[in-house]
Amino acid sequence: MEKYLKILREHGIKVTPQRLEILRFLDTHHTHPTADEIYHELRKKNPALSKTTIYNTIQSLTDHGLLHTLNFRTHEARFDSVINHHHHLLCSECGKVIDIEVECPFTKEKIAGGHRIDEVHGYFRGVCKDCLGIGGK
Amino acid sequence: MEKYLKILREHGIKVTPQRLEILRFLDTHHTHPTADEIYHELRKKNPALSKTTIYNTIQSLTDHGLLHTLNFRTHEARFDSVINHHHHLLCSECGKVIDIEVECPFTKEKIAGGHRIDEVHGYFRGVCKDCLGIGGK
DNA sequence: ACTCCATTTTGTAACCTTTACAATCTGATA
DNA sequence: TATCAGATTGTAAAGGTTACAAAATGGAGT
Repeated sequence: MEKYLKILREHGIKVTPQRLEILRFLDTHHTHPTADEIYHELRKKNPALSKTTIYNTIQSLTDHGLLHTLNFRTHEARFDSVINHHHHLLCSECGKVIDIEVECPFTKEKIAGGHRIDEVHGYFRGVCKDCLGIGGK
Repeated sequence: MEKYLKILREHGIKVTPQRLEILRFLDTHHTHPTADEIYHELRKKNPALSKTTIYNTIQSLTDHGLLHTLNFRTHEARFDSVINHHHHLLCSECGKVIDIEVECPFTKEKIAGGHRIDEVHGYFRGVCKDCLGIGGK
């Protein structure tokens, strides 16, 4: 509680119970949830929660650099509160999104082909370690 | 004309005027268009064209490995018929999507962190060369 | 603690891209 | 040329996100 309250205050975001819960959920569940998943999970404890609040808070956290959006599929945004740089793997077997800590040369380059690079997003598709271990080879 | 007819036949895709036009458009416009952009452009010459045909053809070309989908923003798929590997830059000034030919280490690795990598997608956000030249520094 | 006000939350409806579906049409083969 | 599986079309539905207005609430100042 204290931790998330501090984060919001440090970024000049007005503190509300909804924002605290959303921030806590994102920080304790690194599953790259969709807005809908966050909504349904938090609604268990707060049935009055509105989906608009989810989106508003996501926007607010994003504006303050506390949240990244992952667009794997066209209709489905996923959110990631781990803001240090890493790539992501979408497992085609289990559908999970998995963090991959990598040495990517582009995170250090600021220019590529004459263009200025501000953000680097690496998305992989494949099969995760767990799914490889169970059925595959 | 001959070129696109040949491509379709080689991939066992039934040849129709709509598919030929869509394939030609994608091959001659490397602007990473949305489905809507393809639709409105081709409708100028064929007012009877249906948007469903655009999506059906996109699906068909994708299934045969002739087309890649780019998901920069939620709700906005862009399509790329250049299937050799390259990364993309979304310019935050002009909004254009620009191809970046890069030496990416992950295109050669098949395993990362124990996970199997099948596809690599590199998305950058930044400011393109042209926009840097005009206003920026 | 109380008041006030800007901000936030809520609920509903609108928005937009994509998909589903059924009827019509058409390309390729015989 | 006849046939039929597959393609195209138009409409409607689906699904995630956004817009909006009314009600509520957090935080500063008293």
